[in-house]
Amino acid sequence: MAEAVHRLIAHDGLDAATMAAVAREAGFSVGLVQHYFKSKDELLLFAYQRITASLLERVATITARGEAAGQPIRDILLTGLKELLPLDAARRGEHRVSRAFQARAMDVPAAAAVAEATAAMITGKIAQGVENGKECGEVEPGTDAALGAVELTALTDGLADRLYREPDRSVAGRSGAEAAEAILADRLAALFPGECRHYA
Amino acid sequence: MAEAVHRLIAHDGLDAATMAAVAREAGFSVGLVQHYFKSKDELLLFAYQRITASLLERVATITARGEAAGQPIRDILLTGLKELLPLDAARRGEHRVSRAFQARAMDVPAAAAVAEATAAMITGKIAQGVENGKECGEVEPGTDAALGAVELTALTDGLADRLYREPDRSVAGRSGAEAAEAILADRLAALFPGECRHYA
DNA sequence: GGAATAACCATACGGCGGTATGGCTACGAG
DNA sequence: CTCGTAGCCATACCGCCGTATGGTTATTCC
Repeated sequence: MAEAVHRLIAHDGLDAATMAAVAREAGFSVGLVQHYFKSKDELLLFAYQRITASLLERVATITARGEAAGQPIRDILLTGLKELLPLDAARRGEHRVSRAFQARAMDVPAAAAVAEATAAMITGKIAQGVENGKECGEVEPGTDAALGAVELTALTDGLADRLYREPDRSVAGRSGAEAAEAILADRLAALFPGECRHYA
Repeated sequence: MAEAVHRLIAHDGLDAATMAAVAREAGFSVGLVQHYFKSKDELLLFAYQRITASLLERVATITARGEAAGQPIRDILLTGLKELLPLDAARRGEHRVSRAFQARAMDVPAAAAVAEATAAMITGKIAQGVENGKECGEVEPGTDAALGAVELTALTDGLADRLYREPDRSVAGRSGAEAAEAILADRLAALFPGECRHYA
């Protein structure tokens, strides 16, 4: 059902996610949807939680793979952040859903809590990466991890918005996607100027 | 009327901006609203345009003042970008309205056009500032103005979101607002490392 | 086996939102 | 003067949406 919600929002916006539409899309009756969710709010909140959870999980898998391969933290973070950009149809849909819920979060406290928790999760992971970078030598000791993490998440968020809005607008010769990646890579390089001692 | 729409959205979200509510808030009858706007879409689009226009105008005024005072471009841009952050109640309301419409822009092409034009305006102004900075010596000649402008707008956007979401979350000892300003100032300082020749 | 609980459905209901309709005043142009 | 147009209003209409209701079929547990 949550997937039906996802599909509907990704395709026609939040307003298209009506009870009847969700039931139809999922192949169930309206009554069944009601059987599992007391109210529409509950359904939407559940769907939101599921979607963000699956996003976070996907990123976690990717970063875990990077760690296992012994990549520099800088590269792992870049891959993880790039995953958050709407670079293909699936992620464009995801971005649309995510933004729809973030807008909704401005009116619905429960949704705001999910949004906040998700954001905290991401910045937390990044800050952890920076701290780890200090220990292994990729990051200068004096670097403020929390501040850097906030900057990176904000930057990624903003780039994602722009990429969604104008996927084909090129910047300085580069495609939009390339420009976004270049900007992220540049900032990460600035934040992680060193090499990890373990592979020196 | 557009102001009524603004107030309603800022206070209770986009869904609260119904024809009846707008009429009531503006002190008119529903019929009058219909008299001026053929449809609700038209009303909302008009309100969106007005709101973004007034925002851009406000920023233009501020930057013009900075120019008149002979401030370095770096400082002018910082002031301008800070104006885009939801740092007080009024701007929090504005941000809410703006985000509501941006979400709507994902479904309504006309709204998307407004959003795109606004974004283009802002990045354009910043890119212009960077170019000017090259001429006056604040910016290194090799700097890519377009890329820097995209980065700054994306960063500001993301910081605005975060600031709205968690206005009281402090970062590394700083308040959220201070952290956002510090991040912006830092990036601007990196992009505009030099001093303007005219005041050397 | 049978009762209780869960899965599942069709449909009715009440409300509300956007739009349509018809009418009333005022006023400036011809 | 009067006619047309703009400003303005109350209300009716219709459709849609969330939810409530009452029921039927499975499943599970004593």
